[in-house]
Amino acid sequence: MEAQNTLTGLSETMQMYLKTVYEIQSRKGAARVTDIAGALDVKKASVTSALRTLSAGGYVNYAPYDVVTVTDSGRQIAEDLHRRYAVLHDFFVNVLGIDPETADADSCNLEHHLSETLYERLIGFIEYYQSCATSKFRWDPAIGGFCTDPDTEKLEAE
Amino acid sequence: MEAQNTLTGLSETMQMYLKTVYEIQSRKGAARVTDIAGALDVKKASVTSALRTLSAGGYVNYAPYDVVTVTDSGRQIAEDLHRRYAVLHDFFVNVLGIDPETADADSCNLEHHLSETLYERLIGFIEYYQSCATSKFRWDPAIGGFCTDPDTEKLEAE
DNA sequence: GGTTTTTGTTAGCGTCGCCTAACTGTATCG
DNA sequence: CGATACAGTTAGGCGACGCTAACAAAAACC
Repeated sequence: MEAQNTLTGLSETMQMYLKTVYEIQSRKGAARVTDIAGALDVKKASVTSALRTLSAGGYVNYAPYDVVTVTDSGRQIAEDLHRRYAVLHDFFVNVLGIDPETADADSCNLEHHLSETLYERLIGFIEYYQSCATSKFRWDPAIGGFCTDPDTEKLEAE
Repeated sequence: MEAQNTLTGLSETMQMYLKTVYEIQSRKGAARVTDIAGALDVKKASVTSALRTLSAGGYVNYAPYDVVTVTDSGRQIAEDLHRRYAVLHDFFVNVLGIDPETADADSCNLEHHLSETLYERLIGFIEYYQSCATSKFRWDPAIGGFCTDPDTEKLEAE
């Protein structure tokens, strides 16, 4: 019933498990069931069954009672998800001026649903935005609106 | 198991059903099971059960073998979804220059997952973008990148 | 090294949302 | 009005994911 994303036949749920394994592995070499359960706020039994699914698809290296790592193909997907996340987060924080926690939650929710086109276009937009000195405008919390060049704006605010 | 959105305890799936009823109703007064099934590309039996759920929650007026309309509370949610959709679509098409069909698909997928903050910030951004004559930059298909002021850009392109 | 604590698994169940197949209700048309 | 078509419902099944409870393995501690 779950819709699946561009690059993968993985459900959004499985994508989350995979990304979580990847992140924990990046931090500490390998993931344990308990870590994953904690990160995703699910019970350990749920993790076990998810790992079996991911393992069957060749996305993680998993054997009962052993630690978990991502396979090459799993890593590719996880990194792709991570890139999507990063692009969204970057956009939300640095262009829209959203606080990092909210941006994190939103990015996490949205990363699974971007078309290739939208993804690429967002990257282009951010690149342009960051390289373009003249038209920097961003959210100013003091004003509660967007304004051009927050630095000059601050001066005008006095 | 489905995550639910800000304003409603409705699953994403139920949100889609509700929005569909609303849209059909807007177009032709009321929705029939067949219309809804066609619009969402599901079987009629699935529609019946979804309608029972929505009806139980007080979101649609539904009686077996009769046409369907949204209730007041259903309308509020549907309109809210529609606004989110519209904001996203607007942004995708008019700022990012994405083609309307892709933008439609993306908006449809994303509309259920926006935080209040992100939603409002996007509105603010678009408003600013549209009211701000100086810093208009958008995707130019001819170039394959973003550029400032597409009209002057076109002249330079010759 | 045996006991206790922690970690992980299994089995079984509930919910959601989809499906098919078979049936009922409604409407249309001679 | 009866036959036929179409619309809608019911019943039952399935897959994905979550949970609890009970058990097994591993690790840690005296």
